[in-house]
Order: sequence, then C-alpha cells, then structure tokens
Amino acid sequence: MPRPRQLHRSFFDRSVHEVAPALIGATFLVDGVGGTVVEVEAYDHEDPAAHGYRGRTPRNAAMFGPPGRAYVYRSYGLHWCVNFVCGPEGDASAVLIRALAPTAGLEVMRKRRGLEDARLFCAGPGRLCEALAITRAHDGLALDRPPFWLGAPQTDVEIVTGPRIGISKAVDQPWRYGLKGSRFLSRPFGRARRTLSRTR
DNA sequence: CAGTGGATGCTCT
DNA sequence: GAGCATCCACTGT
Repeated sequence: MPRPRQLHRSFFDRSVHEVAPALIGATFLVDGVGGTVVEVEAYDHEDPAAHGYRGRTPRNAAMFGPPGRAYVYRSYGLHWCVNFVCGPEGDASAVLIRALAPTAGLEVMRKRRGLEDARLFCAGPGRLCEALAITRAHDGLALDRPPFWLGAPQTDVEIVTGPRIGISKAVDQPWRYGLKGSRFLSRPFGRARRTLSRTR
C-alpha cells in the first residue's frame, strides 16, 4: 500500500462543511499510531451546538486561532476529543474526529485501550484519543508537524451522512459524515442517511 | 439487541 | 448548580 502524500495546511483554509466530508479516507497518525478517518462531524460558528458559538473562552481558544491546528477538549470530565480547526482564522469552526479504522501501531493501541477487539480501538472520539494518546498537551498544535501526520484522502469513496451524535441543540443538521460500510464507526448511520460520492 | 446510571472535570449561569 | 460534541458496566428482553 503506497504511503499517501501529506496534506498541506491550506487544506483547512475553507468552509468546515467542505473539509469535513473531504477528510473521510484521510490518514491520521500521532507519533506513527493511528489509521484511516472513517467518521467526523462539522461544527460551524453559527451553530448553537458548537463550542465556539458563544465566543472565545480559555477552553476553546484554539478554535479561534489559525486553521490546520488541533483543538482538544475534555469531554464529560473523563475523555479527550480532538478537532481539526477550519476556515479563515477566527472562524471558530472545526471538524470533530469521531472514528478511525486502525492501520498503524495496532499493538500500542491494544495496550492503551486494554482491549483485544480492534473494532473498538478508535470507534468514538474519546476512544480514539485514548488509542492515540491525545491530551490537552496537543491542543493548538499544527497538524502538519510532528507528532501529527495527516495523509491525503483516498479517492473514490462513498460517504454517508446523518445527524450528529450526543448533542441537544441543532439536532437535525445532517453534519455527521462516515465512510460507507465501515466496520469501525462509533455507531451505525440510521435510516435518514444520504449517500455522497467523491471521485476524481 | 435496548435502556439506565455512574464516573468525573470543567465552563458557564 | 446545571449541563455537557463520552464510555463502560450492568440490567432486561
């Protein structure tokens, strides 16, 4: 399998609603451990469900910074979640990375997660941060420099969409994107899904 | 399979 | 004091 070219940081310099589906099939590694992005969600600056909606705070400061960087926050007091910041600087939009198909560093992930089943290594935003050892220390770091490595998405992928998970506002926006047929999703896509195709 | 509740830290009201 | 962009263990079909 050929190693994909590395994504340029200008990849993130556009609307989060373009970037989110474009990330499906990309390769995401932290210190060489990770896999293929199979599930994401988009959060934009006019979105009541987004952390940046009510303005800048110490927690969400990375969302208001340059695109192409990580925004990492603690979820429910226990887990970490990682986003990729998008749009023009100050746009406060970001893509939540929700699931990976593990491809690199499987033994490391197995140990960190304390599980044997590879399907559960990265099937959820908290799980994938545990598997890749992402913490607050990564908040605000550029995605095109170590310890991160981002590879260009595969072409010819089929993408399913649906409502986002675990939110109580703007619940009807279909801004969750998944790789069709993947066994590594955090949850299946429901009946209301739509299918997009990306070819080149 | 579905549903429930606990763990836990931080932000904002 | 409420409310989380979650996960896991447990219960009952």
